[in-house]
Amino acid sequence: MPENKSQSTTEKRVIAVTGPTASGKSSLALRLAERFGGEIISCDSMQIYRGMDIGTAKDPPEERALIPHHLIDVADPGDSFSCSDYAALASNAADDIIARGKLPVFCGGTGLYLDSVLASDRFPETQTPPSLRQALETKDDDELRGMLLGCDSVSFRTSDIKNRRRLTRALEIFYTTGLPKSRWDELSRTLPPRYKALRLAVIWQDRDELYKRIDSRVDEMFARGLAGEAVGLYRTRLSDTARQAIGYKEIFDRLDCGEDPMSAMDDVKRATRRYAKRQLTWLRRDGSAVVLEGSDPRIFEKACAAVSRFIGKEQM
RNA sequence: GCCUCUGUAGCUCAGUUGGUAGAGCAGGGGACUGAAAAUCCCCGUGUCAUUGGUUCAAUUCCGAUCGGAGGCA
Repeated sequence: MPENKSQSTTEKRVIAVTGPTASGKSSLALRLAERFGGEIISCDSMQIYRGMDIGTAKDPPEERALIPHHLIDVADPGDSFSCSDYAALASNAADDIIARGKLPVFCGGTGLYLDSVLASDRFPETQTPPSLRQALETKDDDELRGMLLGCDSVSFRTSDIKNRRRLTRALEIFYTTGLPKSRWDELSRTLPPRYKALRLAVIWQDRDELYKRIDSRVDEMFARGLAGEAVGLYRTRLSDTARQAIGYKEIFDRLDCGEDPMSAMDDVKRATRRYAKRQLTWLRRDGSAVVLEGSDPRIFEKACAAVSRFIGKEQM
């Protein structure tokens, strides 16, 4: 068990438990961490926010007290927070855990966040100046497309030109770094990943069953006071990132119309189901994950077997 | 019991002056390299309630039957 930080990148091993919302990944990750001397690193774009507890389905504090949890409650809802912030904080946390001789167990459903910690760390360092983004926001799609064609014809051809977010991002990268996004992408693909990861994907073959779990979890959230929590946040200044959180934004919409926050319940359920569907699409693309069936009563044993095999190799 | 309206996609309903149908919502599939719980793209076959009749042809017209809604007794 080498505790020095000089071990090469590819030797740093981590576990990553992923899956759609309400799949049961949190409890699986917790049990694995207990069994293998691990610590949890949350991989969730909304659980980073303090004060957004019910709607983001944070594990109760009692459970989090058993095993150290990282990357939860690290920002205020007024702070904007991005994937790059996450990758920086999470890789620090993982390195620290490894240095202490423990096993990092990533757990969460934000696919992009996970990929960005596990992948190489060679990304554009620059922050997009707010003025640049604001300037781009005033342009219409055709103008943005024209600009991209002028500075990064590769991205213009290969990326989703109808998607304003992507269009804007590609331009931001070019204007802040001087290099086209297509170059950055190319570069990052050639670099080795930060960690060697075992990905465990908890999925549910029976989609209806997962949707039932989602529905009843949303019912619980409202019963536990989600509406009140959201009303409190509604009165504060929220970052663009935080205000996108499912469970909160649907309530904000109701409050905007002067309606009862409770009436947002069905909207929240629907939005959560759609989110789960998108997560499943993301997971399906990554064929490297060990797929575990969420309804399998022996899921923990199977996960343990996979983890043992994975870390066993390291010790040889 | 009688009269009227109604029965088309999972739901709410269009429509076909007779040539086997289409919207919205729901749902499904896909993409994704620092805003990602975001953002974007694609996808509509269903005994047109059942059963007889008219017709070259019925989901469409007529009759009966069975659901549903309303009205009168």
